[in-house]
Amino acid sequence: MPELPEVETTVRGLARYLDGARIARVAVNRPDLRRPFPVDLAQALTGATVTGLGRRAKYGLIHTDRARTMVFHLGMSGRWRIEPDVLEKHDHLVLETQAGHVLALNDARRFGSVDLVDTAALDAWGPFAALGPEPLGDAFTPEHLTGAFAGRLAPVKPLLLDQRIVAGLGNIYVCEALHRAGIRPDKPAGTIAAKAVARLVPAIRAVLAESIKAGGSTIRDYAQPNGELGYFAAAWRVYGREGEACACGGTVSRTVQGGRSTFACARCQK
DNA sequence: CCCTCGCCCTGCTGGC
DNA sequence: TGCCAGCAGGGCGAGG
Repeated sequence: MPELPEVETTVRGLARYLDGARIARVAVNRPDLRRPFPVDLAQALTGATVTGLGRRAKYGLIHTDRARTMVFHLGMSGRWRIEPDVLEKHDHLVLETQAGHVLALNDARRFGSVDLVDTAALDAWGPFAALGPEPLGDAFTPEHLTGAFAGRLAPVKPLLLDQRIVAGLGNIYVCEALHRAGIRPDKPAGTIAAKAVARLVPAIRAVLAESIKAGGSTIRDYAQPNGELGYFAAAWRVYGREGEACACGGTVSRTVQGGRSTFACARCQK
């Protein structure tokens, strides 16, 4: 399930094949994912030159010399397959560069999306307009989080999944960051002490940075573009470890918040 | 505005 | 071996 580190890893992998490349051929193998593909997707990309790649929250950005950016979201099962030997089921969009590299966007569960957005107006694009700060950027500070939490009675964990508060966190890294910061996931956000919020910000940054360095996490159907598996999953301290021992001597528990699994240790998260 | 809940979709896993 | 329930979960809309 691609969260920020997996998207970052994907974008970096794609850049090796796409940055500066001319897109020679485009195959659109179905009309939609979560929402319809742009009707002119193939036409807009064919013959275009990629001027750069980037990421915003969990979205990947492929900028072109036609003042438009292809914005993709990997949803839960999306991945780019690089130089596939054969095309597979769910290779919904296939790009071929003039140099002959083939890149296929594969998404079995189809929770992902592909859009074309005017590059100059990216920040105002609907899904981007209300996004909170990048967790690895300068605007993500304890003061920002304290302001976002003020007066909120909702548990902190679902608030950290709210992309308007901070953009790019998903279930895995929220669980891991709260554990590192020693904060229980069901703590009402507005009641968290300033000192704990001050621990949470660097905890979020650290867990993301470490995962990016490791090439992302891997669960089931996620793989890096080059086909290798990210190995950050081995570094999870609570996620997916229900019943296992926490480093503090406690036991990792699994609960459900907002319909999603939460992993935590009641002994060291207060 | 705040908060919770359910839906979208497919494939894998575990229980019987 | 087959069948089926449960689970994974980001984003978004509905409803209280």
